[in-house]
Amino acid sequence: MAKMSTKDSIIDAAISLFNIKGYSGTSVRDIAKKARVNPANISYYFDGKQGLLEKCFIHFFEAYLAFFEEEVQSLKFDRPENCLKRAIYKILYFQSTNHLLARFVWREVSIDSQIVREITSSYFMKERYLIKKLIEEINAGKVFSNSDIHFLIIQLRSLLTMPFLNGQYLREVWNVSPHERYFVEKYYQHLDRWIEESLVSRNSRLNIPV
Amino acid sequence: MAKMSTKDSIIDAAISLFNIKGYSGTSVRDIAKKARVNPANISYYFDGKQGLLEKCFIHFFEAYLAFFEEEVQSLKFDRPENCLKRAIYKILYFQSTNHLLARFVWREVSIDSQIVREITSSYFMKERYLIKKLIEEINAGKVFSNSDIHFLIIQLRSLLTMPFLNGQYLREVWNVSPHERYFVEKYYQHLDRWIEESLVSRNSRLNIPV
Amino acid sequence: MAKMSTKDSIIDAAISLFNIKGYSGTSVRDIAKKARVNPANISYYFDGKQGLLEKCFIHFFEAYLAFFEEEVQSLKFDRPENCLKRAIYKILYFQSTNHLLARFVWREVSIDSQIVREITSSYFMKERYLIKKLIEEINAGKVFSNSDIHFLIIQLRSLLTMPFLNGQYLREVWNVSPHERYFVEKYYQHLDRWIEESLVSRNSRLNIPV
Amino acid sequence: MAKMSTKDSIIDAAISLFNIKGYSGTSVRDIAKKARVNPANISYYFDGKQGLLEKCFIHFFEAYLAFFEEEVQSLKFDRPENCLKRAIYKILYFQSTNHLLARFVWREVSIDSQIVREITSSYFMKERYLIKKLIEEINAGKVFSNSDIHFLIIQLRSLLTMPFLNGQYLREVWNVSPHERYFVEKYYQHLDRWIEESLVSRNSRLNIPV
DNA sequence: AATGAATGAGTCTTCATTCAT
DNA sequence: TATGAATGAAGACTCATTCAT
Repeated sequence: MAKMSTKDSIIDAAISLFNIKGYSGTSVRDIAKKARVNPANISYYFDGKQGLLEKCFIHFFEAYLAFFEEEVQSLKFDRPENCLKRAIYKILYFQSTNHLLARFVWREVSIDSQIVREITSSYFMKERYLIKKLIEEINAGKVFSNSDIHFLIIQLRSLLTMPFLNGQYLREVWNVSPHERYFVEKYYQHLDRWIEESLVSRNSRLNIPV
Repeated sequence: MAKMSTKDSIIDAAISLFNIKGYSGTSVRDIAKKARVNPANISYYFDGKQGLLEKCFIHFFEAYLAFFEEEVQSLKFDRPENCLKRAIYKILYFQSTNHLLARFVWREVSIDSQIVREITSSYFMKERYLIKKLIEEINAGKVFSNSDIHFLIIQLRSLLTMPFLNGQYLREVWNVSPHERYFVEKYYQHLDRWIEESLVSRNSRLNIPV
Repeated sequence: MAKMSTKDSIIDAAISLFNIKGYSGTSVRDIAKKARVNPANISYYFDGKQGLLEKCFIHFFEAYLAFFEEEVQSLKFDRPENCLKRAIYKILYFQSTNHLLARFVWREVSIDSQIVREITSSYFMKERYLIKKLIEEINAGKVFSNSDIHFLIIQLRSLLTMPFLNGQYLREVWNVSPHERYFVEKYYQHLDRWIEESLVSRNSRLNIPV
Repeated sequence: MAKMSTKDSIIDAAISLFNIKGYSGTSVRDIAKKARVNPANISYYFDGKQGLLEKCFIHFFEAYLAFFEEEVQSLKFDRPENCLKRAIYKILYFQSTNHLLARFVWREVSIDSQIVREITSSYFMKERYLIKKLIEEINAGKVFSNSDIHFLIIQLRSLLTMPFLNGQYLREVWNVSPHERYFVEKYYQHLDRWIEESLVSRNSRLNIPV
């Protein structure tokens, strides 16, 4: 097995530990020990513990938003519900393969600290814009009020993040852990149906009467 | 204004700070300073920082589960969908008036530390049991598969907690903060409709053909 | 069983704990808990932790020196070697029945702190004077040089204290603990012989040739 | 004067302070201040205050037992009483040059704490074995009973440690402090004689009647 | 006589980081 | 690129004691 670079092994160890003990609860010494490197390297490569946090956040959100963006681009070529579904599937899959990072990020994001807000605010703005775009495209017939759409955004978002935040709970209810391959398939089926029933069919039912 | 007892002012300060900076990120000195008491009192009254955490958790979950329990009792006297709706309304209201505590608890719960698991495991078991009871009662006609029910549980739970975890996001999408009185009313309306559409009507539509 | 007075139960608990954990290693809270009284009582009755220490020291040394003093008085009526032997026996017995206190005092005395020195210096002066008196009386014939006498004093003293200081060691070598009744008898026999051989017989052998 | 290493200056300061104020009575801050180093170094180098204690104990007992061991080896080449005498002389000398350490160790050893017992138990077992070996070799003629030998062991041990435990007392009786060069010579003479009279001559007197 | 609340100073340890190498 | 030594600040907690009751 190829030896990981110092930098990468630090990131790996950090994600794992941030997850288990939270950001503040993790010390650079812990990270360094787990990564089998000298603690000084963390300051050296990431300009301190906070730099490491930012690296993780940026890595996660760049990928996360890219999936939405791709599918907003696809709106030109495909039906909007398909685009939304593909985005959802990709994001579930991405989070499943990076479930430690996902959980850590979604949790830490709920802290109202200034650092976090500085990093995330622009990502969130973009996220809202993209989700709205996708949903509104489906809702071209104007069935939904603005308030409805906002509720749908919130609902969609909570469905996308919740399994990763409360992995343990999910496992106990469903006997599937969010990092298992099978989880994505199973969970996606429900989301697919949810989109059909909450967005598409309701639209078509009411909108295209003849 | 009546001076709060030392004990209460510590709890208040703790909830507020745990919220802003997370449990690990908050120091007992911070708490003591905000509560304007001597740091030693925290060990004196709560047997250390961790004891304070447990106090918060227990207080929250006891109340949270009481609402579900009440309405499971009410199943004898009222239609199940009404019971579920009342439970949801009460819980939203409780969380709204204790939004700092709610956010902090739901976040910290996502950390897989042993302490947290020890405190929460029995609560979560009870929670699952109660929610399932309520949903299954509505689903007496057996329209839903087990997998469906489990998905509904997850969905319901995420809808109940999400606004408090991501208050900032919510505010930006909806212009309402989860601690405002108005939020509960507005958000509840959507949940009410969600129950009707996802649980009740689907049931009745298919179940009572005439 | 009669309930002990608050004061006495504090002293009892203190001796026991000072013994196990040393004076500095014992907290007033520990003492209070063991004595089942309120910590404030220790300041109330003994004027603080140090007062408790002094009480213990004084109690021990007053008794300890009384035995020597008695037998120095007896020199008028009995042969000096008998007086010394009786003193030794009484002191062994006293220490055996108060072995916790004895051990604690002899240990703490070896700390060069000012407090200890203030309390003990006058006692030690008196002790030296009394032991010397007893030995010199036996040595009336001037067999021993001054240096010899001083060595004998040191030797005697170490024989008197050592079993209580190193109780554990003694138990392992001899299978007797210093607080057992049997120990006093056994150990005294050796000391008796030691006096005979080191002091008395040597004296008589050389001194009374005719 | 060459600057001592951080590690060594910590040990030096620790021995000195443990001596004056006892182990529990000494704070790491005191040690650090006296050693003119940062308090954190104590945890860094010795894994905490207790680690420092263990270091001191181990250092002392390893040396202490080495002297006995050497002379048990010498039994093959020299008369046993000479071996015992050399061991005693070396140990006196070692303790005299490390009188602070010696006093501290012998005192702290009398505390029945678990830590102390864990460290010392194996040393004490070895010590007993070696002393017994030396004395029994002298007593080849079987003059002494087992009980006698055990008493001699206790007596010898108390003679070896007592001057260092009660240095102040010694000084007042003898006008010599245990760390002065002269003390070793003077005290050794008495011990030499004690061996002759208590072990050797008694043996020969009774044993080789003609 | 006895106590529970409260305190400020002090406990040991760990923190993230720096710096010479 | 990588490290071991070293540090000042901060961590949670315990201390002996006081005081109103």
